[in-house]
Amino acid sequence: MSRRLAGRPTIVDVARLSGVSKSTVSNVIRGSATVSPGVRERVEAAVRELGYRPNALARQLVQQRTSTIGVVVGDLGNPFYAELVKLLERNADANGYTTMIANTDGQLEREAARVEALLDRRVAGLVMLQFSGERTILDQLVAERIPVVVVSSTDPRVDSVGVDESEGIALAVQHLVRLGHRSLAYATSPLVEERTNRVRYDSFRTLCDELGCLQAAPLVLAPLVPAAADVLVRRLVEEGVTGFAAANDVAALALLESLERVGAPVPQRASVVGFDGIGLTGLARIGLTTVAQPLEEMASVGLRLLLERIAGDPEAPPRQMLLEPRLIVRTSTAER
Amino acid sequence: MSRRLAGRPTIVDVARLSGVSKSTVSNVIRGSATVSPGVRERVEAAVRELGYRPNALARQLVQQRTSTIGVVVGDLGNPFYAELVKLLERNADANGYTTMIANTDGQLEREAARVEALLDRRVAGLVMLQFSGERTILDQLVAERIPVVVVSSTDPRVDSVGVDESEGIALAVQHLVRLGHRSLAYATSPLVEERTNRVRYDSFRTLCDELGCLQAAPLVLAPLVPAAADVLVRRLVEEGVTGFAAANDVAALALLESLERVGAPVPQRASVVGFDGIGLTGLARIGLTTVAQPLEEMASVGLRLLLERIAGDPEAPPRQMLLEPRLIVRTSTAER
DNA sequence: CGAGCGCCGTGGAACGTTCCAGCCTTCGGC
DNA sequence: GCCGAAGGCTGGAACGTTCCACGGCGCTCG
Repeated sequence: MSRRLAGRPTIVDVARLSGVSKSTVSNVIRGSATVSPGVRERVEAAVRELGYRPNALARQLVQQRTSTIGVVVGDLGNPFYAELVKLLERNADANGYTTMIANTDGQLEREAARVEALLDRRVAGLVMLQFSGERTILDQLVAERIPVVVVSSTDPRVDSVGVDESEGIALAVQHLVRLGHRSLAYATSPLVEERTNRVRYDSFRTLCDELGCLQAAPLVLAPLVPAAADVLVRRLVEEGVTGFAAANDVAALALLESLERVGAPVPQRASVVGFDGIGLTGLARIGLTTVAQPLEEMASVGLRLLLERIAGDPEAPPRQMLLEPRLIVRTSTAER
Repeated sequence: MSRRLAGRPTIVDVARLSGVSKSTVSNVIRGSATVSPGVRERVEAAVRELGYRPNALARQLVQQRTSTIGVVVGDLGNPFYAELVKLLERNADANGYTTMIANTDGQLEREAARVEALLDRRVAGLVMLQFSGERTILDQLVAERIPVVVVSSTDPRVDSVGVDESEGIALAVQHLVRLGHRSLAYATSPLVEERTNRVRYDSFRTLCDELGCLQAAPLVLAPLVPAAADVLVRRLVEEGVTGFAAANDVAALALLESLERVGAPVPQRASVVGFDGIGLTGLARIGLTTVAQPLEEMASVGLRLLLERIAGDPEAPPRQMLLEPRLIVRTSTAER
């Protein structure tokens, strides 16, 4: 009885063709157990002849585990995250895992829905790169005992690897102060993840107080609305602000543009420090001084944490890894 | 007999708790068939109580199809592709599909291995964004009847959507010629996909001949080796080349840097036109004149082609969609 | 020469769904 | 009052693997 509807060949077809049981074919394919050279050869020949390809779905179903890792990212359009995803994917691949990407555009509902889809597919674990709101989703994941690692940020509830935010902001602010800037402002954008933004802003404020700097109201740059930004930026410049610490490089770039439009060229009239260390900020024409995060290390440590969590005790206390940020001084900052 | 090893609850657990058969639970979950309101309610309550989550693996196994789309990309670090992936993911999600990303770093072996992994997982279809070598992999995919769409390039063997390359190069070259540049060079980098590069370069040559331009040897910019690039660039400048058409924006950016390092500021001494239309080339400090590809349209058309292929006749003749490129004139080009 | 042990290989249960065929009620129509 | 149909629900086969327990066979060693 041939019930095959011209679909792909299965392990049974291979078994039939090579005259062995499907168990033996399975053994050959997995390279495990003991199988005599002759049989192995016959099976492999049959595999080639039929163009057999193991069905990972069936395998994962019976094994009760998958080799898929979900990556949830807020904005793949941000080169920092794109690069991070790329590195994570490379690390995952090196460990036999495949990544599923979910881009959320920073929207809570999309995020929840995308995570659901990933969990339905029984991903072995989840990498959260940047997400929205109050992170309530993490509680749910922890409750469900899903291995999760937060990368490029930290969270006490789960394994995470990020940069020492206060230290990073300190590098930026101290650099500005040393250059003689006394009136500073913090610039961010709605695309910056909420918690990260809060931590960075808090550090900024504390530091300004400590160092006795004047501190302007925080600047929120709506992306794609340069005119609106210009109004705010102009006001700050008129108030005498000369040093800007941005929440991330993308915001810093927008700020740079705006400053020059309102007649405060960088670095002559204003200095700007970014955060993240996107590659292209190093272009001579941009020359953004920035606090760089160790991307490669973050990706490899993050994936390692996740894999260890997957293999190990789900109840083990979460680990937080703090890496050192590094200030890259370029031409967007100068003496006042 | 409770053989459950504290794993996730299954449809059987839900059935037991709500006192119906697993078939009924299945009906409730899929929202299909006729289920009385009372039973539906009971089942839904049980689902909530147990925290039941359908297993997509099992479903896909029995249904013989998945809702996963594989995306193969050469370099996620290139913002053009990152953006494209993001848009593709958004389109896929809107159609109930999840994307699996495979980044190949442009390496043939990695590409083959990653595609294998995707096929083992029985992806419903594949989006090829940028890939290496002679594309032999396409023949294999076609032979296996895997739905494939090539995006941002074209290939007669499969559905594809790209930009009219000759037209794009023509826009660039004509723009340069109109500005008075008569001695032109084509600049590329090893990261540019081979076929794309060849098509663009061929168009460039043909056009130069037609328009009677002097044409220098093609310039290949190794990334991360600025010194080596500078030598080549300096030579071209000394030969009198003033107009440069780049294979893509990333190469154009590298070229811009190099030109200024060797004392040929852009646009005073040299003009550069890019290709792709990466967002950040629009920064005032960069101001790269470039041939923009319609990203959004490419992503939506590409995904539509793929979904239609998945749903439709696998043997239907492949369709090629050619979109119109658009020249964005900025400040990297000027009269000679 | 026989017991026992590797070595190879096999059958079958299990993984968690979907979906088809069929069963029992109930109800309407004639 | 009976027949047929429709509605609501169920059992079981199937999807393509893995892996465990077991069986036969030949060899070694006492």
